[in-house]
Amino acid sequence: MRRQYPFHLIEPKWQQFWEEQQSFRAFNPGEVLPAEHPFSKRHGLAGKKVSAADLPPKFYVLDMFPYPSGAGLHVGHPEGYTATDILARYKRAAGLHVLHPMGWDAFGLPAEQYAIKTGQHPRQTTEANIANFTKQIKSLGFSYDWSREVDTTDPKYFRWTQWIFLKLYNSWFNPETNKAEPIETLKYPEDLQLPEEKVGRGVLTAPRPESEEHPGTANASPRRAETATPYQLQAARRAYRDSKRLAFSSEAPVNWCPELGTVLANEEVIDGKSEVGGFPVVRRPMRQWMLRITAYAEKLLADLDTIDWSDSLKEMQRNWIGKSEGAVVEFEVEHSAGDAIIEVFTTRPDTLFGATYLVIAPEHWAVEAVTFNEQRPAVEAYKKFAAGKSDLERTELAKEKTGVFTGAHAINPVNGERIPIWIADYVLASYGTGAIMAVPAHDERDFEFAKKFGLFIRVVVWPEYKWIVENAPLDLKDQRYIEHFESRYINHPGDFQKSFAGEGTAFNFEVDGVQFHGLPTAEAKAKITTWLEAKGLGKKTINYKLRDWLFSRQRYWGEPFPIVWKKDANGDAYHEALPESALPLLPPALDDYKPTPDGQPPLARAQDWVNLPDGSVRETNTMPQWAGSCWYYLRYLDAGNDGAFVSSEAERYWMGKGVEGLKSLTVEKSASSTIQPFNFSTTPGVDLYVGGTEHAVLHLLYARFWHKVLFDLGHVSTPEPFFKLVNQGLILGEDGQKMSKSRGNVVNPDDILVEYGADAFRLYEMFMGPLEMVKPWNTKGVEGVYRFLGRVWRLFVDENSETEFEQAQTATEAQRHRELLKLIKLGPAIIDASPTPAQLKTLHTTIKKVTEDLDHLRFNTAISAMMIFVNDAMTWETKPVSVLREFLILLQPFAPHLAEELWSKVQGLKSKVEGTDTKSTLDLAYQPWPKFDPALLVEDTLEIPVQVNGKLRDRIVVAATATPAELEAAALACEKVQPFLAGKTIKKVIVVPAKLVNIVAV
RNA sequence: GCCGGUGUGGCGAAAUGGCAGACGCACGGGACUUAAAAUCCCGGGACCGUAAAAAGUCGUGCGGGUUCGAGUCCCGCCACCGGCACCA
Repeated sequence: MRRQYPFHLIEPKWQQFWEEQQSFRAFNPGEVLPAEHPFSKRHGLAGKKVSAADLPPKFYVLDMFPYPSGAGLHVGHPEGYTATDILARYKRAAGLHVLHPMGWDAFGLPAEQYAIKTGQHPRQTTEANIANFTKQIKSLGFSYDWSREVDTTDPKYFRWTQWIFLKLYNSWFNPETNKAEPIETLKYPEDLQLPEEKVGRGVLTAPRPESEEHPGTANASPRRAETATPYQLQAARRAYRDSKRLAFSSEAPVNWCPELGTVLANEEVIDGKSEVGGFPVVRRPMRQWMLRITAYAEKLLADLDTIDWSDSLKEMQRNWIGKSEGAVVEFEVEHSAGDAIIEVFTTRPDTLFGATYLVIAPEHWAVEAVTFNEQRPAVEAYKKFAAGKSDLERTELAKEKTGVFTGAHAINPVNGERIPIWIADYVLASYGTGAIMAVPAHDERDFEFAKKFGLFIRVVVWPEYKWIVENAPLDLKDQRYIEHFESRYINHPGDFQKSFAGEGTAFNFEVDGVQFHGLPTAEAKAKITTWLEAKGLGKKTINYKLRDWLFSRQRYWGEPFPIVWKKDANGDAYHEALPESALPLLPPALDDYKPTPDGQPPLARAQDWVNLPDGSVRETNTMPQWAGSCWYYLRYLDAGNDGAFVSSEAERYWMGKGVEGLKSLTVEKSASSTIQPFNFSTTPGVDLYVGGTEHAVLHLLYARFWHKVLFDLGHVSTPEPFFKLVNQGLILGEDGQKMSKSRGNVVNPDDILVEYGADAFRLYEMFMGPLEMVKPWNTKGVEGVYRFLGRVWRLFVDENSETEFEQAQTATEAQRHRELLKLIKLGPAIIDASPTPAQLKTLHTTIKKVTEDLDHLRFNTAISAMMIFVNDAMTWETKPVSVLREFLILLQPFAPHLAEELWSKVQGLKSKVEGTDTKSTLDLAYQPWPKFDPALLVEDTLEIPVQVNGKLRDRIVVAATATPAELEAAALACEKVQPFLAGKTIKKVIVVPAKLVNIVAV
């Protein structure tokens, strides 16, 4: 396609200008504002040392920073970046103080794998990739404040990542205050107290042992120390503390991916395979660092209600956290004389009467104890069978239930019934108590299992008749009497097609003489729970699916843990944190980045580094990639600070008003899924965060968790990091398929830039459709917006001068072409004249539409509004410069280079109409956003549709001031309407003023 | 299976319960040109009509409903996309 306008000269010119002027620098409280900076001029702060109160309201608009891969930028990246940039430029023009930063999430696997292959240090690869990404991103003209650039692999950055880890390590979650506190505030249980601690204290509420609080994840239950020597007491005290830290070491089974040579977090395992690469993952016990995110499960869940994220995203987080309310119930093992109690978790305590067997996970602690000798071989074999299954086999492939009887029985506490105890791998050791009461009549899994193994099924919840009839066995289908269905259901529920797992009414049971029959499920639940609690047989309990976060990786290219291991006098290993003064802890130089032959992490190769003079050894695991991205948005606020991860002054200014501000906000709810407008001046935290859905439960959950810990410890002032979050939709290839190298449908932004320029690229990315929708790429569509930009160009420039410019280029060497842009003159129709009412109407319609659309992130319709403006303005015989100037301000966020170039041309034509104002000397980026005048939009006459019985029959042209009566009269007088009224009586006439008339005739 | 989202021309899409298809792409016709490209102008949901029009009928995944009026609200389905999934 022929070049529409010299974007190849214009775009580098203005990118250079912005960089040299530092046009998009944001300023922190305490800074002296440069006198010449357009921000200072716009807000009258030139040369002033500003406090937070002097500065205009902030607007923090954030992109999810990229991993700088070797493949370079993808068309998906700039979609979100363009949206945020348009917002940033719009809000800047609107007078806000915009923070719009960019950085690099640069630790990661590809650079490490390249290092393993070639021996090249990952830093080198990373730096080269960052350089490439920087160049690509800068070529798109985004208004980032590059002075705040962060790189997670920079020691100046990861020093603070390690620092935050130390905060986690040195804190515990106090259930009484419901927040994280320094570990020093943790009180020891009485039997671990030193004599001086006991003095003058009443009874302490000892925190519950780990195994109850976080079943399945804990391993370090403190030892009792009744007979402890001082030395043993000290060790026990240390173990107790360590078991409470937010960062703790654990020996639990983890997701080991042999192919990647590392462990993975639960969130990184999809269908039993690694999220990266799709390699098999197996469960394997290993010592690992964990972060106690489970302590924050309730806060992470509850605070979702205070932030403005899409419903689907919130739902994903809710599902991941997986709260369920129910009860823990104790079942005594028969003949154990109360010594062996198996606790089960159930969300349906009302079905306790229907519990006809117990199932415990193969890994459950009680398996050993309860198994009868004659069953032992079978049980051992089954345990082996279950342990040998990979996660994939245990979930996807396991359609058939499997399990083995232990030989033991338990006593159902509500009715004293003897019920068999089975082990089966459909019960997960890691959830609840690792054991369930099976209620086959009212749980689909238990139903399948009971049918397979011939276990008893008893109905205790009565469904609606409809359910009974629909799910009845086929041999009943010709029965006419409901009694047949009922009696069959009562006597042989196993014949039915499935179990009834819904809510109904309690059926045919009583407990301790208390009748339950007929109670709705909710009431039955509450009543039985109260009874259990009174009897000491169980209690109300809340469970979460969320597991603690496995935080270590066996990698080189990650943050080393600031941890050393020591041995006590007994030879037992324990860990200690390095002091803050030891940070940053740099990884050692290696010449081989592979794990050691005996399977230790790569860092173990650097024995000089690992072994310290005092005999202690360094931790050789490193942190996962998520660590750096958990807090980067905070580092941007004060990126150069060497004394703190962020100064509290900068944090308070940029992150907003804190808890009070948050409480006073009501998140707008609406029936539709469209993005809501937001109140930008008071939102706490990041005002707008845009990124892909792939981070819905990983990055976004982890970052919220860290932020809440930092909040509890007083390091940040808001409980949530990201107030408003929008997911941009995926961009598909031209074939409507996901872009991938193997499909060969990947679009490279660089190619588009060469052909059409950055402005067209930006515009097309936004014109494709709503930001959050999935949409296919279409290069032809780029041509459409490119033509639009060409029309904007021709709206302004003089044709003859352009010809002169083009001829001059052929006679000049390429490097000097940019200078020739000055040959381009404004068209003769552009004059300093008063606009006509029609012109003003066109302009103000556009201002209104663009402004409102930007407030709702509707970029596509804003662009179409500007297209309509240009299509109209092209027909004007005279083009008042005041109108065109305002249009350029509207265009600037979308196509900043072209707008700047044309702005520089219209500057030569000072507008008398506007008067000589200082504003016109400001850079385009800081020109005040135009306001529309509703008075200019008023129409004199309106064309009103006339309907008969809801069908359009004619249109009438009436004065805008026409009264309803006049409208009705005019409508009834329509000729075209008459045939449809013939032979009918007019029942009524609906008149919607200025909208339509509908004649109802029968 | 559960949760969330989306279904509108040949395509991307637009429409506070009030004229369905704005804007753009592709396409067709015309102007300019020696010609092509670019540009400018015009056309366009389907059907039925007609020399061409006009008029008319149908039309927003499917089936119902509410309403003077439904792409939009309610009920019941279907399809596709995304997430979760032996979580008791």
